Amino acid sequence: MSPPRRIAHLDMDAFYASVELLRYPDLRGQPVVIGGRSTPAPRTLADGRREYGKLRQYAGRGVVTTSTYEARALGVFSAMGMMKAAQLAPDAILLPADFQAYRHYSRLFKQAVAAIAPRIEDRGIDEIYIDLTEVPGEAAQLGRQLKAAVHEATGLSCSIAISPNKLLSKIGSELDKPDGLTILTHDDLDGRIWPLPVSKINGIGPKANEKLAGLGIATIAQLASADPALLQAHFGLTYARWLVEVAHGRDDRPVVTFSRPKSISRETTFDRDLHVVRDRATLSDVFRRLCEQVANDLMRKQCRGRTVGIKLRFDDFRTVTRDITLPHDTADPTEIHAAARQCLRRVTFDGRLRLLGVRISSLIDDSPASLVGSGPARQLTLY
DNA sequence: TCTGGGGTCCTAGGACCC
DNA sequence: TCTGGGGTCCTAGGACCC
Repeated sequence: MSPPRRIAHLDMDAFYASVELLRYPDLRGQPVVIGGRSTPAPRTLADGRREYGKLRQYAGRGVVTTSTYEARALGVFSAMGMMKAAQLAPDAILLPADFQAYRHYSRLFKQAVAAIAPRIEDRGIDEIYIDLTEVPGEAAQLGRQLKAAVHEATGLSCSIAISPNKLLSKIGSELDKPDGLTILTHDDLDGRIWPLPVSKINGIGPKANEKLAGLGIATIAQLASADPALLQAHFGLTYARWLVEVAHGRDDRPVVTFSRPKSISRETTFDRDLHVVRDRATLSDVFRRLCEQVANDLMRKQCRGRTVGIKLRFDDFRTVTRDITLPHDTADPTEIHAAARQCLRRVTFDGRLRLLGVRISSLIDDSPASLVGSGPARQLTLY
């Protein structure tokens, strides 16, 4: 009989914004928004002081990438349109995103955690699951140790929850943010989990949330006591069963410490919607560049792919995809470009183009290590 | 003035094969 | 002639997540 699992979820607090505050400590305590498509970096004046852009100066497309807690208090959140954000918080400081810096700090915090607990599942640039089952020590003590190590390595705070599974830990890490440490057991289910809205469950998004609301199900407690037959009638057997399981805090998914990429893509939204005929030259250039970028990414990741696809978004936000599977795998930009062009021919163009993207999937590992069968190339995707 | 860019997973129909 | 059943691959779209 294996010991009960002990799974942590670690989430960096307002990660990108906090990295920016390390660089610009004078902005601490102010509403700061990161994002925009062509946001200029702050200027350093002759006397050494810095001049920051304001959100009200922004014009055009783009969304908020993230914001500080002070900006969130004004109603500005990730994925919000920039112009709407500017209405809500015109005087907030605006900074451009610097993903190189964020990847650097991502590596630092993940390495710090790995030195304590090596079984880590990457969930993106700013969060991870950690399997602590085999790590000696009491849960709260381990949590404090992990937080201290992350702070030592990065100067940043994070929030951690430790529970018997990924589902509960993911919910729990938000309960005491920022700089939180939450320990949950199954006994906390009705006290701490059931009162929460169903949307706090990872996997219940806007659509499912709306549908549940229509059935009078708003909280996880209501979901737990819902009639399974009713759920099945509205969501299908598989999803209904999953809903019942998660409402009762049950989740036996393992912490996955290694995975191979399944697809690689590049896409771009234009500053203005482009006309297929009038802007043909621009579109061709962008299209070719996207193919080259995908080929480059394949080379860097030492992969080849067999299914090449395109993605188009029209001015009315309709999204269309086409793909084609080649007889052999490739990483060659010319070949990818030719395949992507074949896909383009199958699209009916009605309306201007807002977005263009190129994707490759059915990936195979092309690294030298894969040929000699020397096992996984790496344990952690270091962003 | 709406709505980024990078992903994963699921569904569903049709082709095709045995 | 009135017509199977299963498996896998391919393609398109959509929900969801960070």
